[in-house]
Amino acid sequence: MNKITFSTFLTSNTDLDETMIAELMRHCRTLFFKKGDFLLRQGDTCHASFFVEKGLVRQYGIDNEGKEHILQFAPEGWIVTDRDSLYNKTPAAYFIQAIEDTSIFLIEEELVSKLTKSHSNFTTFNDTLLHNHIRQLTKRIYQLLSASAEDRYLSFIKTYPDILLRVPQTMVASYLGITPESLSRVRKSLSGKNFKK
Amino acid sequence: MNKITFSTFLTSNTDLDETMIAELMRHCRTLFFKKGDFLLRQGDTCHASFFVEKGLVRQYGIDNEGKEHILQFAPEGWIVTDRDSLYNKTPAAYFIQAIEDTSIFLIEEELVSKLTKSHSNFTTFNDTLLHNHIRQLTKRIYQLLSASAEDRYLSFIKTYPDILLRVPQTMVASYLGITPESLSRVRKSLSGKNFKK
DNA sequence: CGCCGAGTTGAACTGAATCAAGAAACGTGG
DNA sequence: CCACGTTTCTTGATTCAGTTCAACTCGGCG
Repeated sequence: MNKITFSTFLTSNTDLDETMIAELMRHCRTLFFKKGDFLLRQGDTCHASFFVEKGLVRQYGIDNEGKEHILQFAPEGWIVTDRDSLYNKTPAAYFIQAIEDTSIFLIEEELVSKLTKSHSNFTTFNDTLLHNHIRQLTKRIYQLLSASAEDRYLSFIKTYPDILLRVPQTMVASYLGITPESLSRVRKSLSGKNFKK
Repeated sequence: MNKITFSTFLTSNTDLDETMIAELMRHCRTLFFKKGDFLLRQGDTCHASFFVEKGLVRQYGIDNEGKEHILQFAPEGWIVTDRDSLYNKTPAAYFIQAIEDTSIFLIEEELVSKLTKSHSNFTTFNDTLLHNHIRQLTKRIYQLLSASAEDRYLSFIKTYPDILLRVPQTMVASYLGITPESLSRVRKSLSGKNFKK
């Protein structure tokens, strides 16, 4: 997967002007994380948003039996952060971790709130991010309520075909809310169905 | 449950000033819905946010087997809307319905976007709403991924003790993602456990 | 080569769904 | 205020999707 710079992303996905984008660039920096490194740990307070330029990141929690549950994946061109921790300055409930070598464009929250106050364009941009996030979360809840493991897997393939190929099946299972064994069986059963056609 | 006016709500939960609040009041109106009435139907485009002054409302979808799945309840003092439909002016994917006789303070989106442009206080207020929503949705996803039906029910009781007493168990079950029969059994099993203590 | 983690497969088990029937609660009209 | 039908809740018997635990396979990598 190719690198996507934040400035390219902004140019093609928002109507922020050149000056605004240049201003942003000037105050931010790119960080590199090795596979397995943490961008944010549970308990830490989150101070920034993470734009994934290259690589792949996941947000997940660990329950009291030690099991991991993945809330979301963020590949190139996605922004990931702990909104609750960021906005309310509370300790994060979840981890954010690189699952490939990853380059992150770091957007400090302090900068965001400054720009939000002075530039209405930027406010709109931020608003859009929040709304997209809400749409995505709502859809996911609806799926968890209404669809079987197989349906959720099919929907995952369709929505994130690239991610499927880049992460171990264990993680896909964790995202879907099933065990790795179950996912393996779902896949087997589906491959059978395809042959019959 | 007592009536909560939007202006009281704003006074005690935001730092919007009197003038701002009065301005808002002047451009909005209160609507009354009978139990069973729809505030928004699937397929309609949503143009407003609904502040519940009195009564109780639910947002839900119907799957292709005709089953209902409740995304959220909104009792007095809550705001409910279809953010996706509202923001992107697309047809709503879910219904919003009164499940008690309900009085709704209607906040047109047109007004919100006007105020957002002119008053930074109001922008902040709106931003807070979005962040609260995201926090709530994220927590729900994590629970659906990690907790058993019993745990989810216990958490529901704790978080929404009032709602539990106001809606039929069928709807609680639908919110939790289980059947009414299962919920009945969970409750029975829990009452057994309490006696043993 | 040999190890090691990821994926697969099998067998037994379990939480929850389904189907069906009965009991309780509820509201509406007479 | 009672009688009725309707909805809600409970209970039982059965089925099923998904879990658990354990053993085995496979492909990559030191």
